This record gives sequence, C-alpha cells and structure tokens, in this order.
Amino acid sequence: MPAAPDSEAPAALAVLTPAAFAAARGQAAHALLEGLNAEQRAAVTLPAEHALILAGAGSGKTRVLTTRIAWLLQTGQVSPGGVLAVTFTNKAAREMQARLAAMLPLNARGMWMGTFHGLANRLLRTHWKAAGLPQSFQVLDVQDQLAAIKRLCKQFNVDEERWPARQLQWFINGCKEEGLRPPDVPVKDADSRRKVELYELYEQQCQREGVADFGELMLRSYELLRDHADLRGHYRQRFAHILIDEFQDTNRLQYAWIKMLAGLPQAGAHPGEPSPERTGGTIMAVGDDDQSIYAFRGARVGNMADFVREFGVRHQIKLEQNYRSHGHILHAANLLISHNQRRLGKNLRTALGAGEPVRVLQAPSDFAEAEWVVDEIRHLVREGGLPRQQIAVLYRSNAQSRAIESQLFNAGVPYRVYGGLRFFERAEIKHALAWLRLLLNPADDTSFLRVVNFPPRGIGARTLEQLQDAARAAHAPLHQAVPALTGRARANLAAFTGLIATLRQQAQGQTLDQVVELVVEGSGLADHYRAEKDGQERLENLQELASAAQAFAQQEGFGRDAVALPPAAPQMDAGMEAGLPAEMDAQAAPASEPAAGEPPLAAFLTHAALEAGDNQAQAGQDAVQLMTVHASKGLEFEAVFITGLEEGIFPHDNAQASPDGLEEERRLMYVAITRARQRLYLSHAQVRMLHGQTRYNVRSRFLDEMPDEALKWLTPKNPGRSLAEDETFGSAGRRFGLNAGPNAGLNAGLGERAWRPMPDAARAAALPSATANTREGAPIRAGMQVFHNKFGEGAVLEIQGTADDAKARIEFKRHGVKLLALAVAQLTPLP
DNA sequence: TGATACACGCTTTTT
DNA sequence: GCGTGTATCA
Repeated sequence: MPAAPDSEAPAALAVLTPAAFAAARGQAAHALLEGLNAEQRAAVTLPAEHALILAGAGSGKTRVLTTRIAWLLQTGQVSPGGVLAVTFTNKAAREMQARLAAMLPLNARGMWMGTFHGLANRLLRTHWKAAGLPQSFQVLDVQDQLAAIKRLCKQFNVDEERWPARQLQWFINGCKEEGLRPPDVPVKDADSRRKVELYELYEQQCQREGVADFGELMLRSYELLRDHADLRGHYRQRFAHILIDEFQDTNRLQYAWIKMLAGLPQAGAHPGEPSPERTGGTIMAVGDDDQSIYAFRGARVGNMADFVREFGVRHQIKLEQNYRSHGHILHAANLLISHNQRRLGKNLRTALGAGEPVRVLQAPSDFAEAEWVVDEIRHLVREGGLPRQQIAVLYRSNAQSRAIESQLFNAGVPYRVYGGLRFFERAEIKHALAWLRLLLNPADDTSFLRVVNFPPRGIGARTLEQLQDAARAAHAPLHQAVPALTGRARANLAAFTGLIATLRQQAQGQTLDQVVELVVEGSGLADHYRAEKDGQERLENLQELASAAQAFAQQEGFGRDAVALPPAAPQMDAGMEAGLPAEMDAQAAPASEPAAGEPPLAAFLTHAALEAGDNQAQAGQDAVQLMTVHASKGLEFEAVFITGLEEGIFPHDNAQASPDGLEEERRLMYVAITRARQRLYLSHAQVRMLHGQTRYNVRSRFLDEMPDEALKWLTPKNPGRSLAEDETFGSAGRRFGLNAGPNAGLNAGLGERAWRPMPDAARAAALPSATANTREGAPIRAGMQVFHNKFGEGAVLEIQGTADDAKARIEFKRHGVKLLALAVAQLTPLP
C-alpha cells in the first residue's frame, strides 16, 4: 500500500484543498477515520506541520497516535522508514506496534518505534565507532550502576557517610538527564566539586569496562548526532515524521534529543553549533499536562510550552471527549484538577451519563478500610458480575498494600500485586546474565565481581582486593590481572577465568537457549540452587530464562539454529578507549537499515537490561489488581478503589512543602480517579499503622476538593449524619457491620495474622454509627471510662484544649498513658 | 570465609 | 513491620 518515496508526496498533498485531498486518498485511508470524533479526526489528518495534541485521560490518545501513523503511510505521505515513534515504556511501544499491525498489513520492521532508550540504543549500536563505544558494549541497569559506583567509591576511599553511593547515583543520573558532562556541571563548593570528580571517574570506569547506563544511552546518542553533521543530516532527512507519546513526561535531555533529530539545534547550548539547520521532520507531540506525575525523576512539563514556542507550533488540538468514565467520576476529576493553578486547561466530557456516584468511606482503621474494600469487591463480583481483573485497588505508596493483601488473602480472593521484583532483576537471573556477559566481554568488571565467587569457589574479599590493586596498577580489567597474584588466590581465580573460557568455547556453534542452559549448568548455578532448600523457585526461574532466550531469538527473527556467539573470539579489550571522531568520519554514512547485526547473545543481554520484564506473580488468573497510583497510569478498570486518602499519605508528607509538589500530588489523584469506568470508591482511615507506628490522620484535602453532588458518603462526612438514611448503598454500612461476624470467624480460623480482627465489642465500638455518636453526642470528660479500638479500655485523666484541638490524656489498662486528639481518636464511653 | 545479628530507613519508578 | 546492608563472630 504505501509508499511513495519520502520526498515527493508530502508537499504535494499539503497544498490540496480538503475536498481534493479526500478525493485523492484511497478508500482504505478513508476507512481509518471511521469511528473517530471530530477532534480525533482533525489530529489524525493534520498537515505535515509541528503539532501538539493535548489528550485527556481516556480520550483515545493511543488510537489517535497509531491512526495518525497509519494515515501518513496510507496516504503516501511517508514510508515506514520515515517514521520515528517514541514512547516511554516497552509496553506502550508494543501496544502501538500491535495496533498498527492490526490496521495495516505492513511490516513495521523498517519503522523506528520504541522507547527513548531503545531507540538511543539502536543509534549507538549502529554507530558504535562514531559514538566511541566498543561494538558489544553492555547496558547497565540500575542495580549494576549502583554496584559500579560502590566499587568506584571503594577504590577511591570515598567516605560512604558523606557521599552515599545512592546519592551519587542520583546525582550522576540527574546530570545526564540535564545533558551535563562533568565539565559542564556547575561547582558550588568543595562538596559538589568532589561529586563532579567522582562523576568523571565513574565515566572513565564505564568507558574502560565498555558499559553504558541508561542516562548514557540518551546522552551519548544525543552527542553522537550533535557532533557528527553527516549522521545528523542523514537522520534529519530520514525521519520525516516524529511522533512522541506522553510528552509531558520527557526530561530536558529527551526533548533536546528530539530537537536534535527534528532539526532544531538547542540554541546557544553549544557554541560550535552552526546556525539552525531546519531540515528535519515534523513533530507530533501527544501529552496531558494534567497527568504529569514524574517530576521527581526529571520530567519537565515545561517542555510542552517550550515545544510550542521553539517550533512555532500552530496546531494544537485538545481531545476532551472521554470514552471511559461515567459522569460523576469525570465531574469529580474535573473539579479536583481545577484546583491546580498551573495548567494548560482542559475539561473532560463524557457521553456515558452520570452513572453511579463516587462512594466515600471513612473507616476507623486501616484494617477496617481493607475489610470494607474486600467486602465491596466480593459484592461487585458476586452481584455485579464483574470479573476480578476489572477491579483495582490503588494506593499512594507500596507499604499500604499489606493491609489490603492480608484481607484479600484471608477472604480467599485472588489478587495480583504490581511492582516489586521484575523477572530480569531477580538475583539468580542477574547472576546468570553476568556469566553470559562475561562470555562476551571478560572486561566487564561489574559482572566479574558479581559472580567471581558465586557460586562460592573460595575467592574472598582479601583476594579480590589484591586483584583489584593489581588491575589498577596495570590499568587492566580484572581478568587480566590474575597472573599478578600468587598461591591459592591465583589458582582459584585462574580456575574461574578458565571456566569462563571453557564455557565460551563450548558455546561456539550453539543456539541462544542452548548457551543459556550451558552457562546455567556449567557455572555451577544450577547445582548451587539444587542444593539450597529454597532453591526450587530460583531453578525454575533459570529454566524460564532459557525459554525467554528461545522466545527472544524467535521473535527477533534470528532463525531457529542461529548461532548465539560470533564465530571469532569476541572483540573486547581493544578499541575501548575513547572513540575517535576522525575514524568515524571515514565510516560511510549509515546504510538505510540500522539492523546492527548484533549476535543473538549480545542482543538478548541488551534486551534484558532494557526491559526488566513483568513480575508474573499470579498473571493469567482472574485476580483483583493491586498497585500504586503511579503504576495505574494508562490503565482502566470497571471499578477502582483509591485508599488511604489522608493528609500525609495522599497528598504525601514530603510533597506538601512546595506548591509544585502539592500540584503533582493532585495530578496523581486525578490520574487515579480517571482510571475508573463505572464505579469509584474512595476511603480514608482514622488510624493507620505505618512503618510500625500508629498514625492518626486527617482526611485528605482532595476529598473536599471534589463536588458534593458527585459523592456519596457511606459514613457521615460531617459528624451527625446518620448511616441509616442511606438507602441504595447504605447497605454498605450495614453489610460492613453484619459481615463482621462471619468474617471474624474466618479470620480466626486462618490464624496467625499479627493484627487479628478486633474483638466483637471493640468492633461494635469502631463501627461508623457508634463513632458518630461519640463525636457528636457524648462528650468525653475527665474521669470517664472509655474504650479505644487499639488501646482498649482506659480512664480519662484530663482534657486539654478545646474544640477541634481538644486532647484527652488517658491511662489505658494495658498501654499506659496516651495523649489522643478527640477529633480523630475513636473513643467510646463505657458505663 | 560464611552465617547470623542488629541498625537503618522508608514516596512515587521506567529505561 | 520489613527488607536490605553492614558488622561481627565463629
């Protein structure tokens, strides 16, 4: 179907009138527009000029993006090779690819579609020489990077107290995200000078070892284009259309990278830069400033405004028609986000009708909150007929999942927790990958140190220190320094390096999954885990790694019998010193296709670093989904619970210091709300166990920033409103009470929870209705006997303060004297 | 050299 | 409350 050559079609089409345009394009192209609304259609069919699409939550953003690409191809405005489509996550990239494939019978291989880092990697693999990297450079993930920094710090006797490795890592990544090399970093004091020094040393170490961290992929590929006019010219000409997803999440470097590719050099950033060469492609940036929730890791919403200004963007389209949520939910979201000052401005609308009101619960404790959530979930599944996987429980921080998990577990409701250890991050997998990396590159000292004594082979810290000293003295990688040692240390190390050499030999001519199995067995990893009593799962994961390798080889089209390793001895130590620009210029401008010709093993290792994989805990089962609000972005569910809506938790304490922080928290809440299709439940608890301490929290301000008419409080919002009045869903309150009995029995039966359900008396006292009475009706006075749902029975010694600030000093029978705020503490007077 | 004990700290997270 | 990482001991 496609594809006139890049050059000819666009100009011709751009000047046609809409009518002529419509007549000219094929029927197939026309069909692409079916079912799109006016805004979406306008975005898809924009002329070839820079554009910003403000795509609200649930407004069909991905659809617009993919249809736009299909449209460009179908109308012959661009060939697949002329498209560059960038996303943040592999998942988003895969989704885009799949949807496009469904739309067009097209081999998307020629298209550059992927994550920022994936595409940066592709550039660097293709032009490794020009970029000054060894051909088979390895990618360091976060863990590897931290290990590398720790090693560096040890070597240079850095005071771990003053400069914690984590902090250095954060500093280095921050610099790279800003596009700053060590000489560019402003130095304020001795402390920052030292940090910059270490940054520089770290870079040298990476260069020596032939590895690149995530930030390096971006920065190095940016510099590659900046410093090589021929390459820059080539790619600018090639990529006629650049499409960027989640533009509000781009950091400074990513935007600069886009500018470099699109032909708008960063003005003034580099004096040597010739005047702007505006020969690049057209950018379509898609994003939503209201969903910018990654400022903490460098995302810069300001890039949206900068883009409009710097590129003179004339086309801005807002997608405000929401296809996901019912009216009350959307109304709540709209009003909440309107409390933010700094927005581009957007108001979502839906055609789905008002739907159910948003239900809000005040629970006496986190435990009760969880209990209520589980009750509602069972109700939704049983009576509402909802599949469990269409129900999500969201929370601000991971620590909050525990309470919900326990309750779901006790109730026997299947659930899946997102986040946590991903497949390629597991220790046993990292070990196996380190062995594999050493086959390819024995100079990879990070990998060397990871497995030199794992499984244990009698090489201790002492020996390694000697080895590192020797290597340093010789300016050589660790494996080359082995002969410098003596005695048993040397023998043990030689056995290790010998084993690697042997494995490399045996791996010759084998396929990727065979090599993986060979290494898992030959390294002793398998035996080690077989001997361990809890090693079964790890063994299975290693088995899984071989399967993953096989799947990968197939997916990448390496053919069934493709040999994993290059036949010749791998190139390594040579050519790792800084790359030589002169040499690169000699290299011909890139051929059209960038298939870097990486051997399967190298490609697989890159894949493992660039894509951490899922944590497939209970995948596949019909399970309730538990995740942080951050993790929920981009997803949707029929029913959503947002828990822990308390000041200090959501919005989080650490974010309240600055207005910006608070606005980001509010956007986070906005994201959470807009995940829900039909039903939304919000809850907060008066007492919560957090980090082993009891906290009394005031309800989140966000609850007061949503419209009353869209909310339905299941417990009284203001003291005095009674639960029983609630007809439709008041049963929630009652059910909540009634279920206490059977549930308590169930819990008791399953035993050994540290935080068993409250005794019935306490439970009754903790029920919302009882609460209301307490707070409104029966004032607490000195001398009274009271019941507290955590501390039990106690005597009120005195009352301090008045009104909302009133506190009671209470002597509890088992917990001593406590000072509790009457406004929050659940106190029931006892006769 | 390996195993166990005790601080420590702790928002969010993709690549 | 729990996992991680270092310190110390056998």
